[in-house]
Amino acid sequence: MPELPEVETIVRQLRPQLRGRTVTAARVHGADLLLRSTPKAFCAAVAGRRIEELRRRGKYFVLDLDDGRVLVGHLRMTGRLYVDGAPDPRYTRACFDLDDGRRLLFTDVRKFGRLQLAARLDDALPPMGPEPLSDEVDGAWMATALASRRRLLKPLLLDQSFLAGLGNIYVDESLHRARLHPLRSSHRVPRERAFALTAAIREVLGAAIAAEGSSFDAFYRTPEGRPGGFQDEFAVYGREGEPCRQCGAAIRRIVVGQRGTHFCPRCQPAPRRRSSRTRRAGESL
DNA sequence: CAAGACTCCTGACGGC
DNA sequence: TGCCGTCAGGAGTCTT
Repeated sequence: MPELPEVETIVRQLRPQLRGRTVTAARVHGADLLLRSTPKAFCAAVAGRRIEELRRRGKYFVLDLDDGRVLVGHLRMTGRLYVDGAPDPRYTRACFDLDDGRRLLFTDVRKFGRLQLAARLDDALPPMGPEPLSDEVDGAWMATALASRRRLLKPLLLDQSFLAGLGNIYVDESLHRARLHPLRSSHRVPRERAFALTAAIREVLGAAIAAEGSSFDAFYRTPEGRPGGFQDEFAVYGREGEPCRQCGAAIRRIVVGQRGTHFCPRCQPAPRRRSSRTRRAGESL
């Protein structure tokens, strides 16, 4: 699924092809693709606009247009963005003709992806936490952020308003690397473990970007048509029953917040549950 | 505020 | 072989 490393890969590969190009015409297929616009208005507004820059925010890609507006998109599960290549007409959701004769295609098997044209980026994006690879996110930030909430680590790290860009795969991989159980409560993570988690997230994302993302099914491909390589480095994701590469214990899969969640029961010890006796005693004080 | 359920969608996969 | 039920999953929305 396109998470931060996949979107980063897409943006890096498409940037030199799109920067400076002018959209001569656009076509949109399907009523649900666009947010807050109609296909007619959207295509008219985009036509003639020059693409100044292509960048990423969380899992969103952002095209800065020469009139100051931004074209913002989310690939969700199965969306793909690429120039030319072989378009599958069954799944093409948007097509942008470029002034060099090529076409920017947005395809999506499951139709969850979305596009939006906005005057300002902040108008288009929901509330989003900081970028995990930015200087803002360091051990001290993480320690404070975890302590100030009472959330299970897994759903908290998936929450884009907490931290931008992590999805199911990279949360599981990061928690394993940090040796933190997905059901640990955020406010009970010791400070030094928050530092370890920050480092783990940066290492996992860095390695995944270096590998051009993860492809474990038929969906994600880079704009150049290649599968990513990080799935070969998965420590836990999709490895239920297989031995942990660190300790040999069988990887387990549970469901947390309707999400498949993978972890090593030995490297990531279960949080100590407060017994009912302890809880009663604590509450009576 | 936290957490769970539900929704969207369709290809892949397991079972019989 | 083929049919059918189930699953996966990001994020918005609604409910508890």
